[in-house]
Amino acid sequence: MEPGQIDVVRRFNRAVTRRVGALSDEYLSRDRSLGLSRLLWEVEPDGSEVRVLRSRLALDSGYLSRQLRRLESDGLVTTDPDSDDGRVRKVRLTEAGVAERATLDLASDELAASILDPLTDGQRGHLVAAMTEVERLLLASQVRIEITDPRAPDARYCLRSYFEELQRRFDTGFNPTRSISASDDEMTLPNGLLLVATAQGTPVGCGALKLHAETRIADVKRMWTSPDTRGLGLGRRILERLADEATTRGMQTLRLETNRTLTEARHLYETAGFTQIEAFNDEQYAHHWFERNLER
Amino acid sequence: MEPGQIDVVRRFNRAVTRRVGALSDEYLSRDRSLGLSRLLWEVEPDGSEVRVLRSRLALDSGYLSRQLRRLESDGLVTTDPDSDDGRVRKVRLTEAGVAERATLDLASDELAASILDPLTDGQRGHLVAAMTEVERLLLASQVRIEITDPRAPDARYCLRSYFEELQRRFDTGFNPTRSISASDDEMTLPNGLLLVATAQGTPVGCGALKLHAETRIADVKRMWTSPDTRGLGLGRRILERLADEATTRGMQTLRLETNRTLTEARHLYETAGFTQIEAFNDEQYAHHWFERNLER
DNA sequence: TCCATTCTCTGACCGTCGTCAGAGAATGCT
DNA sequence: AGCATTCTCTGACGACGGTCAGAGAATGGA
Repeated sequence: MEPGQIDVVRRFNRAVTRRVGALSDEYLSRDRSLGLSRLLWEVEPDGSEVRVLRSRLALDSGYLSRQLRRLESDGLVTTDPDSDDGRVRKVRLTEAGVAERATLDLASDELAASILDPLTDGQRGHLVAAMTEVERLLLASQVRIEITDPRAPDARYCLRSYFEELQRRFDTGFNPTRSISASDDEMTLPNGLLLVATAQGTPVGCGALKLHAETRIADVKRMWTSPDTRGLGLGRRILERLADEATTRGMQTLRLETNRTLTEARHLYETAGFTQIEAFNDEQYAHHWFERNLER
Repeated sequence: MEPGQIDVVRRFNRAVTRRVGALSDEYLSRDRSLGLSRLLWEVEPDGSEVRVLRSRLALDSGYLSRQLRRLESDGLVTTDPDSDDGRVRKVRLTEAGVAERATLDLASDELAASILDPLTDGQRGHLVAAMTEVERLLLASQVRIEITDPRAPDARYCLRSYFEELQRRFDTGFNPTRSISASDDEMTLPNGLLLVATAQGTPVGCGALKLHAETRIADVKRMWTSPDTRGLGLGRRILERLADEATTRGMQTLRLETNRTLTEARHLYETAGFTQIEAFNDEQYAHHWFERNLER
């Protein structure tokens, strides 16, 4: 990393958090305190469970409870026991609460407008483009990749999304039972592993290995990235991490097969040290087979 | 303004203030509270006056006083009466205070690195470029232009900077007494006016008008922008604001003269509706004379 | 010399944020 | 049925951010 880059990021942090941050506090806390506004903002239109709010805002249960009482006494929300589980309580916006949220919405628009207004059209375009880029790359920098149990909820979500996407994109549709397996057991150490990438706690991608100790070959399976994080180099990061994990577990070769409709995946493999080889299995959904040597 | 732009700015505000903001709070408030860290940060190495700190951080005098006592009891600063004015007190960092600031500095670097680290080289370059752009344009959007008394400190600063720059840039140097005047009186209504542009309270540019009621001609004088805000379209904004002010005061024509070494100024005038005309005065430092019709 | 002003500090106060301990109700498991 | 667990709430407390009023010392101008 070049040293000047750190200075740029430092200056950016300082400038933006102080200026935009202070401004948004001013705009969003018309009369209500900032914490209350934020809470009001997080309540889903069709009701949120208290425990969900608590974990999302990372609040103490006692504190949150008091905040809710305050919003209730202002007539902005109601909380009733959940119909399924009597311990859980559900928070709903009242009519007044919906109205209050709309004014918050408006204030947020005004804040944005107050930044854009003084600029020329051209400057606005540049600013918006640069902001989009910063946001995208900040998101990318917050992605964490961890070995995850394939039975965990985040892993389940990724695998389900993966199958759904194949079903959509393959000419023939996709039926997992007719494809070569990668069962939960096969994706659990020591048989293999599953990497799940998360950003801000939400899963955004995955990739798995099936390890074959005898042949020292690892199969790459279940490579998937969520549509909103495409273009952030996330697939490449997962792939490199898979290669690392395979290497440290004594593998010599990575192998994988892919479908012709997944062009961006094929491009990734071709530029990540893989070479196309003869079919090494009879996966019926595959048109291309790749291999990469892990030794250097 | 396009509606989509507001959404981008809103998302950006939300994303950056929450993520970077929360992170920097975490990094910068190791054990000390955030307010104290910020205060420590603002103390100049060779001592700051209490009143300067108060105005810069916009703190209540009582509150600041207590904060200082706290830093004192931690052994990080000392406050002694100023030698010139016994009412004023000066805050100085102790050795421990300097050390503490260095650790804050380090924490700030770490925060920046934690954002850059997970990215590829290419992504880092893009992020840094986009952050620079956002910072520049946010600065531009915070510039306010106001009619200012030429005797006010901000105005004095701009005019002095203007003269210094001419002295530096003209082939012949610049001697105000040998140039056509624009005295304080001539830049005060109803004779004329001075616009001063400020960003975050610091002056960054100026421009003046001399109004001639009989001929309905206004002379543009003292056009200057600070070196760190060049390229933000600030000169153009000042010029357009001068045109507005002249129009609302019944003027029909803007006139100005400029030196051949000020190429960026000449380009500005040429693209802002001015046309070059014959010399209309004997300004000895001028090589080009321009005019713009204010009526449409 | 007198008086208004400037500057800093202390005392008193309030609301917000955040934490801890524990009570009470509902649930799930054995 | 018994018991551990989950979820929410109340009470109590403390640190922090922020404001107001006024005291006390120093200053500058009439």
